[in-house]
Amino acid sequence: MLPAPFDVLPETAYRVLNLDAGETLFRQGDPSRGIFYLITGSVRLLRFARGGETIVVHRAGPLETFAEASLFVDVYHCDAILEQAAQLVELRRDPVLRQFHSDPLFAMALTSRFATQVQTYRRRLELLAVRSAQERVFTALAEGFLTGDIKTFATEIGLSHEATYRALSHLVRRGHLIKTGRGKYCVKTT
Amino acid sequence: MLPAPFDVLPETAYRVLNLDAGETLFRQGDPSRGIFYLITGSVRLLRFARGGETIVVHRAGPLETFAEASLFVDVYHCDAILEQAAQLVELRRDPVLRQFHSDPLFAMALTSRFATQVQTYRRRLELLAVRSAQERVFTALAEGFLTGDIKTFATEIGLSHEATYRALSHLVRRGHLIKTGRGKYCVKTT
DNA sequence: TTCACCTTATGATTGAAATCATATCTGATG
DNA sequence: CATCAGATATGATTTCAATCATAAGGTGAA
Repeated sequence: MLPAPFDVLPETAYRVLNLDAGETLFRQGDPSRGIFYLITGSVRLLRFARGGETIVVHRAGPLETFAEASLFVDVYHCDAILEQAAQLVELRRDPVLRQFHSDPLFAMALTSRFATQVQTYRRRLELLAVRSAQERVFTALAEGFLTGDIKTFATEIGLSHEATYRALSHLVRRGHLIKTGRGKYCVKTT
Repeated sequence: MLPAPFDVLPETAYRVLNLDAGETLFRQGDPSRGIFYLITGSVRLLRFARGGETIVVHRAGPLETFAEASLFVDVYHCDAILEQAAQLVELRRDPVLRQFHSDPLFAMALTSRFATQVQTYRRRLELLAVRSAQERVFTALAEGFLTGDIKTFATEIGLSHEATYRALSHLVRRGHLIKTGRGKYCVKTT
């Protein structure tokens, strides 16, 4: 049920929660209980500007973890509000830290997970820095971002789906991409 | 000289390198030697699309680390080319891993560093999803992204510096921000 | 089969940010 | 002090992606 490396944790280290849309998982300043893993649904992490405006710090979706840093700090630094009803796993802080200290493989795997995420996010940031839609779509494709459907792909790379379709057409017409099927494209091999 | 948590590493764990612009630090497929920390200068991490096009996976600047994931994988997955001449520290893989296993505090600190980075990158990605320049600038300010000068700030939040200056002016005129000095702004308290 | 719905796809219009241009202010340096 | 480089700042123009509109192709359910 849990993704690696959390699958080695004993049953006492986590519990499954079912929450409705709009419910609060934790609030800024609450003592940190642990990391969370979303099975289904979505959660918004919110902070509040001094003027009172709400700032969405992050939006977590299915199969994602969030609040990882809470392992190493004492309190949550933002609010977590359920966007959609969700089933999620609370990975309790103390048992996870205990595992971290007693099990070097777990420690390594956890660190490796974070390091890989850092890498992935950097790639996405670099991608979003590309101004031209065509170049961005091409790069994203070459980097393997197109896994599901085009609309999801478009959202991930920060373009409207129309702009994405257009860029794809242009790239095919200009010979940089090959269309291998409905909604399927691949980078042309030299 | 080294930032936490690497400052606890023994001298044998690292060495300082001086490289010129254009030099290659490592190539895709090279056995991974370790993490790098840039003192000055900049490095581009590049991958190559099948069509032969160069893709910038990441650009690292002064005081940044890169190739963190190399600790946990055997080979580099991209090229590292010096953009500007740089002084950098090579944190050798084996000694770092040894420290990781023998020193739980180091392990924790390293993991915490990565977790915090993940958090920061997620915030930046969320920020880049904000379409309006004014809203983006406001959010970025409220989130504390303005640390150095405005041009750096502008780059970080994916706007031209002109658009950023304009957005700042508008926000001040509309009463959302207070200008506290040349290039200094703060969010208005309710 | 028919209907509804979603994805894919493309055309037309618009708006907002990039770009180009210019000027002032500040700090560093000789 | 004079000069120069860079940051700050704003105006004018252009560009390009968002948006709005529309339609064909596919899929699943009644």
